[in-house]
Amino acid sequence: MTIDDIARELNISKTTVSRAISGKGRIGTKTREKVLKYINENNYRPNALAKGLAQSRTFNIGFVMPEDYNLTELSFFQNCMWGISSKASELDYDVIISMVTENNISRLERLVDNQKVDGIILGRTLENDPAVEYLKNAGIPFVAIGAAEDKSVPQIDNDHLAGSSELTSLLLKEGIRKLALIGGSMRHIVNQNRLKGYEDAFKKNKIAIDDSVIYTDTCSKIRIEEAVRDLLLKKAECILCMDDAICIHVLNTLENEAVRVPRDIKVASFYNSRMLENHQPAITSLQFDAMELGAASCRLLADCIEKREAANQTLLGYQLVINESTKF
Amino acid sequence: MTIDDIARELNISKTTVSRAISGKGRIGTKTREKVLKYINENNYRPNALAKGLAQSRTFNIGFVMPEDYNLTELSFFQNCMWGISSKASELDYDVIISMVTENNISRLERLVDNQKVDGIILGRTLENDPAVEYLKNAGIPFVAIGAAEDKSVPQIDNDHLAGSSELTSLLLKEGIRKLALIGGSMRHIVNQNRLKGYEDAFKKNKIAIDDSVIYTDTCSKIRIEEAVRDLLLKKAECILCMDDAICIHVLNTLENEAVRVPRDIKVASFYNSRMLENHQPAITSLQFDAMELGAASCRLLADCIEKREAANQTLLGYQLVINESTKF
DNA sequence: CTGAAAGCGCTTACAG
DNA sequence: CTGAAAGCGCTTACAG
Repeated sequence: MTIDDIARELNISKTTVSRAISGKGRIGTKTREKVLKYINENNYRPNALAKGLAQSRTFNIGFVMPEDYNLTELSFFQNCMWGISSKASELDYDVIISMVTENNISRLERLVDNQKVDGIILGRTLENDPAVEYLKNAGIPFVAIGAAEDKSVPQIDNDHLAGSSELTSLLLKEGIRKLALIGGSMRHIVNQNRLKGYEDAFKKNKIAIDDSVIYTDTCSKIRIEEAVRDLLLKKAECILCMDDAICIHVLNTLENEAVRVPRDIKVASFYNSRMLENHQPAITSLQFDAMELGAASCRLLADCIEKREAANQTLLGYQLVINESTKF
Repeated sequence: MTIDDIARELNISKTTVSRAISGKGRIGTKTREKVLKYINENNYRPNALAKGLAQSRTFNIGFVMPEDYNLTELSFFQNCMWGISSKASELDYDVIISMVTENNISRLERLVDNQKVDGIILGRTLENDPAVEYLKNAGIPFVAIGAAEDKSVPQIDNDHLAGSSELTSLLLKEGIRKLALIGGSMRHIVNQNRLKGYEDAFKKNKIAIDDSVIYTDTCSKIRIEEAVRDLLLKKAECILCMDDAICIHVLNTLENEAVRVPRDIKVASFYNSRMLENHQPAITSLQFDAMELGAASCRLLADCIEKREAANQTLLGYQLVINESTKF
């Protein structure tokens, strides 16, 4: 059934039917109701393609997620996607997923070039992000989850900097001095912010940073194990893990070395996924609502697409969850 | 730039341009090459919407995933999605995600009713699945990952039945008799198959099943803990977990009760996600390639959409991975 | 308040 | 081998 069939059946023009459906343009109340009633009874659904072609819109948004995630990021992206998906259907969009790697954004390019989406949500941002570069040139509305270097890019994120700083501060105030940090790839802007938060806390508390207990770009399991053994020799009092993937390897290494948490060494994480939910002892960590973040990013993108005013930069909150793993 | 611009620029008709691009219909080699060259140089990309409208196709497929997954299923669905996404872009489709719950498939209905997809991949199947019911009525091509009751539905799955049976048999042959099973929701057909595989193994080995050590529909953490304590009293020799979410709770409970694996009791899982990768001791389990499964389901759906012959029922393999947790 | 007509950017029978 | 024209199912200035 098309708009044409309805028009014929109701003896009116398709213009009128279209107006009744869209609510745009003047139309008599009775006429509108007649159309709406007919549509309802006959279960008519407009063809999204035709509507899109006429309006130069697809009612799709693209969600770009990395293919090379690790397991903890996974639950982050999944929750994000969930939030995006809910908000999108509320706003009458659908979500097309596009998986990219750090060095290959051809899937994203194809999606945009083929004009299959009205806008893009970038699930993560990198330093010199090729996706950001590409999207700016393509001139398609997009928003970034996570901080983008380019401040003209509409972006939204949890306040990782403040969170990391607060958690670090807390531990410093407990009197911990050999407070080690093991971190992932510095190409990820979020990790840069976490490092910055850590450094800020030392400055704020006027305590000198000991660079020898900071390990960045420690991405592989082996490098993490090495770092942990190093830190044990250096008699670190606490290990801060930049994310949960790192935290899990740290915990496993400590267990293998028969070092007890929190008795022998304390451990905390700058990110808490559901992965550590069941760990014993429970791990002190920051906590973020990825669903909320996803939903907010979707709302922001819709604002961009539909040319409404919107804050260019939004920081969402976090929660500091103190657990067994940092108890004295 | 549209097909019209190209036609004008090259002094040919848009029919010809269209033919050069699609490769359909007779066209002179020189003309085709001229068009292709122009397109390449000017970076023309056809408008997917217009193409779709003309052909009554969207070049989108929908991937339906449950919103109420648990963490281990998560990595399954994610890998599936990855496989689907790769294969889809190879076949020139894009993937729209649609999240549903067991009782609410409105998102899926909206997607289909709005005609935004050419076909659907169901990420999981249930008993009396409302999604299957709906899709059959809607008359849209779809395939199910996992076994559907209705054998007319094109479906594809790993051979969970054979896998569970083989793993169970192996343990029986080791001489284990009090071989307990803790399982999730029996509304999930995959769990029915796992149970069946377990039972088959007993029959094949002519050993009587002890129903008192079989716990099905044990979904909550609390119920799992109860089951484990029960089983310890009953002096079970080994606990088979239907999936990894269960396995993790079983392992945690055992640890709390200071029961050692595999010394005091053995543990194995019918599904291995990346979650247990780092567990010590390593857990004996079946292993499936979810990416491969996703890719295969996508290929199958494309066959259905494009009306090619295709096997209605495909079973993919599995791997039995023997680990520390079942050692004597 | 309502409608005829052009347009969105493609495809495809039909004719030549 | 190539093209004019109709069509896919909507929207939207324009006219009345």
